[in-house]
Order: sequence, then C-alpha cells, then structure tokens
Amino acid sequence: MQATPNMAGHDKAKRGIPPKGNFNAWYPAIVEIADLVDKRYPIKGMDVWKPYGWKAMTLIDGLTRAEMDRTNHEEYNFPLLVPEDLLEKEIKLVTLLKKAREEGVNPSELRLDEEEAGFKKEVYWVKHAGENELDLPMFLRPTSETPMYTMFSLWVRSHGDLPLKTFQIVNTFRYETKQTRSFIRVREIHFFEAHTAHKDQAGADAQIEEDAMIVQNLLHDLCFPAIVSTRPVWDTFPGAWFSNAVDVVMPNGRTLQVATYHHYKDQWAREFDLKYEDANGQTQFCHQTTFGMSERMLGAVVGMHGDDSGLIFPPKIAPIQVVIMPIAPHLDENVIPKVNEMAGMRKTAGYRVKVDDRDIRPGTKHYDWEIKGVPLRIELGPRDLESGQFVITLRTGGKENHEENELLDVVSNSLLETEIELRARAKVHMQKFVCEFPGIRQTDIGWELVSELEDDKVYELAFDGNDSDAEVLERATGLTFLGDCVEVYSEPRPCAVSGRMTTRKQHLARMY
RNA sequence: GGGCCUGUGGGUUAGUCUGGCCUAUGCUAGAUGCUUUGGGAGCAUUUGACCCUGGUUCGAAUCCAGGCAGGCCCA
Repeated sequence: MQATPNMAGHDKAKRGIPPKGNFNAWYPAIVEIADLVDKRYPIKGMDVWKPYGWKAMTLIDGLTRAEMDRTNHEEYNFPLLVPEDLLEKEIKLVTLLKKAREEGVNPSELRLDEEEAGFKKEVYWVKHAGENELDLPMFLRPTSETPMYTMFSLWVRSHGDLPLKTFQIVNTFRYETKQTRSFIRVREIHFFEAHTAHKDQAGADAQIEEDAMIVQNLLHDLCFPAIVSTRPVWDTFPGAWFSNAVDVVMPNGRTLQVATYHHYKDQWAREFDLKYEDANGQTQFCHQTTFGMSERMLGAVVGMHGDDSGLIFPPKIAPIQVVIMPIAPHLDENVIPKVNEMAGMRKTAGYRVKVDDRDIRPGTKHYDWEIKGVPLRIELGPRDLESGQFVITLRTGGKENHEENELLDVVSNSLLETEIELRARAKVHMQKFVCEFPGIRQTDIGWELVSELEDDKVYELAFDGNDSDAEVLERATGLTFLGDCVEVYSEPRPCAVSGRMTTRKQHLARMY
C-alpha cells in the first residue's frame, strides 16, 4: 500500500469559496455551493431544502428517532395551527411564574429589564379564512407546549398512563426580525421536540438525566463536543423550573445553542389541568419535561467540520458515504461493470454509495465531492483492473492504493478513521477557542479587566456571584453567561468577582 | 424599535453619479457537437437579465415616488 498524499497544487477556489477563516462569508457560501439549501426563496429566513441537505437532516433525525425508540418515546404529529386562547393561557402561566419567581427568589437573582414573556410577539397569525375574518384567530406553532398539553390533560387519567413520553419532528414558525442565517437563525424551524409527563418530580429528574445522555450519544455520532450548562435564572424560559442548554463553539468563536431540555416541575400541569389519580385515589399534578433540537445541529456540523475545500460530513450522517469514480471507462470496457459490482457490494453491506459515471474529467469529480464533504472516494481504472487494486482518497486527507479483495474492510476502516479524525479535530478546535478568563479587578473608576479579551474566544471562569456580579462581568466583557457548566472544577477556585472559593465553572461567550 | 444601503441572465459583474453611444459588458454556469478522461482540459455553435407599479422626458437599467425583496449598523 503506497501513500501519495498529493492533495495540493490547486489554488483555484471552486466557484469562489471564501477561506474558512472568514467564517461569516464561508458559511453562507458553503451551505449553498454544497447544495444543502437554496436561499433564493423570496421569504427571509425560509430556505428551500435541497435533496442533499434534506438527506443529511433526515439522517440526523434518524439518529434522534433511534434514541427516542431506545428510550421508549413515541412519535406524534400535532396540528400546525393553535387557537389564540391557548396562547393566552400560556401567557397567563408565564406571567404568573415570573411573578412567583420575583417574589420567591432572592431579588439579587433578578434583572429589571426583562422583556414581555412568551412568544406573542414572534408568532405568525392566521386571521382570515378565504374572505372571512375568523372569530378566533389562530397562530402557527412556535413550539408545541400548549397544543400538546391540552391533549395530554385528556389522555392522562391514572398513574397507569404515566410516564407519558412523546416527541414529534415538525416545522415550527417564529417571526425573526434579526438577520437570518441558514440552519442557525430561521423563521421556519425544522424542530424536534420531546415532551414528557411523570408522576412526580423524581420521574422528571430522571428524564432530564436521560435527555443528557441522548444528547451525548448524538454528539458522539456527529463527532464534536459541546458545553452543557444550566442557564442562569434570568435566562431560563419563564415556564421552566430550570433549563439545560447545549452550546457548540463555532469557528468565529460564537456559541450556537443546539439543544435544550427544560424541567417544568408541575408548573404547566397546574395551568393545563394535567393531573392523574394515584394508587391511593388521590389527585396529583404531573411533572413535565421538554427537550428540543433543530436544524441548528446540521449548522453545527457544517461549521465544526468543514474546511477551506468545503464540507466534511461525519460518516453517520453523510448523505453519500462513498463515491466510486470510474476512470477512463472508454479505454477498458471492464471498468464500468467492475465499478457497478463494487457499488453493489457496498449496498448490500448497508453503505450509502454513489457511482459517479458522469462523462467529465476525474479532477472535476474530486473537487465536486470534496465540496460536498463525502468522506471516502474510490477510483477504479484500467491500471487497477490490471493490478487488482483500487485507489481511495479520504476527505480528511490521504490517498492510498488497496488490494481489490480488501474492499469491505477498507471502506469500514476508512469511515471509522474519519470519525476518529473528526473528533480529534473538533477537540483541538474547542481547546483553541475556550480560554481561561484573565480576571477582573475593582478600581477607583469601576471594574476593569486584567487584560484585553480576544474577539473570537469563549472564556471559562470560576464564578459564584449573584446577578449583579454577573452583570458586572457581562458589561465589562460584552459577553453573555452560558450558565453553570454541568462539569465543575475538581478543586475549588476563587470566584472571579467575589473571590469566594467555588467549584462552579461558567463560560462567557458571544452567542448566536 | 431607530438609522443606513442595495436590487442587471442560474451565480457573479460592467454600465447608473453626468438619461441617447445599450440591439446591455466580462467571468462563471447551462445546452449541442467534436475531442478528452488517474486532481479543475480544449475548440466551435448556442441559451439566458435591467425587481414591480406609476411618474418625469422626444427618449429611462440610469432621474423621482410608492411597493416588494434583500443586506448592514445601532439600541
């Protein structure tokens, strides 16, 4: 087996891909050039999914469904429209909870400038049907708590009905006014949401732990790490008791929240009258959780693994895992049959294989599949027929010859190698972006950073302060707290503001 | 919420300030044929655009108004 790693020698960027170092230009370009979406649909924030992108998304959904199946969640599909009065119910609940929180919590934990709660300002309304104005306006779901819990309260009657573990993968709508970005901030969201109801808080607690593990399994398959934090009180969804969020660090140093799971305790159940009769004949309220993810997961894959030459798909979700390219088939009539034979073998072994028999030069094909991030390319031409070999090129780098009879092993090993390499790169990426916070000190004129911050970094620090301490830090840095990292320091350290010893680890970042 | 900017073939771009040299330029992509095929080939032929609606004018891609769509900055 010989290595001929000559991947260089090209300085032409295909169809003008900007370098990844210029992430704000690279990302939108690559998403469109790789044919994941078409942004030209004339509504801001609503892209058309192209087959290649949609396939990747459905493969991610497939991983999610497998996890749901493993953990005994059942898939539902709720209506898109929600009547207005349910939103009123949600607003009432959220307002109540906010008030309760303000009264029941240490006032230093609160901020004064909280916006109006809930989704009322960012929903799309349906107020007419044909010529007629509707008596009861409806809106497009921004998420499905209200429609789902309305039905849950009909379905759950006894403790035997619990736990109720549901999920759906549907489109949801939010009227974003800020700049939109494919997969990252969109108005029509490809949304996964799991909603569960349990007998008691312990049941919901256990569900949160299960959600945490599901996320880790998915991240493993997608080959990148993330920061998991319990969001600060002031940043928790008002309907939730607490919210855990999963943040990925993108190549411009911004964090992208790709998943959240909320513990609702029995707060929603009380508003939606979701109760059951326990074994002693007593009526009890359910405890609930939700777990949400979206196409942001695909956005994270693009941002995390891509390079100057295009996308790199983790094999588990690569729409095409292996491309086989016949070389000079007109010179040897046996090339095409051999290629088809190889492709057939891959298909029986369960790989996603494509034969690229387009009548164009092989170099062009290499560049095409490189942009699209296919993990493994195989070439087979007259020379190989003679020597009983074939040539592979890994998207992560390297070109090698292999014996024909090794085909199956070579493919499975190469894909495995790709996963390992991507995980290693992603780990290095994280280490590069997550830095130790330089510290802050109080002077006569106020708080001052010990040293300048870099633009594109996430800062890690020990922090045990209250909200006003947090605000000091956020103002001084221009960054936002992600919350209490689930991973804590093994040894207590002094809090960045108060100096109190603590193991609480937190991150300051610029969020998407 | 406040402000600024932009809209020309599928993509990108010249022309817009200073109306007529525009039957609208280049690159790229698409189609057809010949040729070629182990990392972006070549030649020939060819397809394809002034966001929409009004207005000003002898004449509008160009100026004006409104609409629609998109981008950027600030809170």
